[in-house]
Amino acid sequence: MTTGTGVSASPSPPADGGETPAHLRVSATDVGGMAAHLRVSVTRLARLLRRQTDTGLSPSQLSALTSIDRHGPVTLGALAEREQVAPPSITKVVAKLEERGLVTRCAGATDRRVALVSTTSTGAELLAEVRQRKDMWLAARIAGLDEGERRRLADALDVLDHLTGRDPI
Amino acid sequence: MTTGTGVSASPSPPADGGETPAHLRVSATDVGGMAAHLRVSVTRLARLLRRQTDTGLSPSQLSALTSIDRHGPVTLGALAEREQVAPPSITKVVAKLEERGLVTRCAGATDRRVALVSTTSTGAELLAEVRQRKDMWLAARIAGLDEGERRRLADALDVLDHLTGRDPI
DNA sequence: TATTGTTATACTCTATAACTATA
DNA sequence: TATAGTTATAGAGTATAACAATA
Repeated sequence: MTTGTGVSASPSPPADGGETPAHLRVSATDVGGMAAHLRVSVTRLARLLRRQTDTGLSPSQLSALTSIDRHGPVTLGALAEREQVAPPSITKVVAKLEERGLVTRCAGATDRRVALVSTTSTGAELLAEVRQRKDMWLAARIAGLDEGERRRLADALDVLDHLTGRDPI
Repeated sequence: MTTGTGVSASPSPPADGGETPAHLRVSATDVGGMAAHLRVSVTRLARLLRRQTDTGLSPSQLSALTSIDRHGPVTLGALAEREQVAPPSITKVVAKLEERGLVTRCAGATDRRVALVSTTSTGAELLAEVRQRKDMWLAARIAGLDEGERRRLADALDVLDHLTGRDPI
């Protein structure tokens, strides 16, 4: 399943706008090499980003809070499934978040067995602050790039989206 | 190493090799926007990469094993510091790794208080397999990109390195 | 006496199993 | 009877404090 792109992309360098220093120009046909390179860079960058914030929440709690914020009022069962965690675990996680005033619960209107969870404004603000802190850290580093590098990064952002969104298999 | 281009690149789109579709060309001067975009992409990609492997090791164990493999024979104290973990924790983590035959310990030659830990060939092979599995997953996705996208990704790889290695502050 | 690592103990997180309440 | 969630209990993982061995 590795294979082949099938593309025998012409390795000859296309005339570009002079943006990419020739000595840094890596082959775009060496898919394996690109994968290894990208893996290292992405893993390191993600780890550095995680270290920029200390919310006082456990990873599970932060992940659940993010999920609750993104997917609106959600039942505990749906949340457990989305977070890939057992029902009793999600009960405790939500209880912790509720204690800290980050989420609220209310009984379902039609089915009173279910509990619907939503973020409070406090919870949403906490998430916004976490994102902002990471963005500021990242922005400072992007600002430290030279213009050519920044241009190349900007041109690759949508590619990273395709990489995660598309399923080529 | 930075080579500053010094180019006060006009924000007007330079004539490129036709690589970047104009409608996707984001401004390279919107550093904040780029930061937010990159944060989301990198976080998602790192999570997907993590999911490609199930080693049977806890995150701490896998991290310690990687560290031991990379930094050669290392003392428990140095390892604890590098992993940002308390001494008793590293004792247990290493004990687990040793049980599974992934690392070995030997007393220090000159100072017999210290315990030097190294990976076994089994441990090194496990790490290689983990990396390979991630690389194959990633390579399949890169192969699914079109040529322009792959070119832009290749041109951005060294930029990601600069982003993590350089400290602009 | 100082340092390296281990053992004793406690707390958090998460899982499975048994239970309660609603449908 | 079936479903949504909770409580009971157990097993990792990691921390601080007290200890053993070596320098």
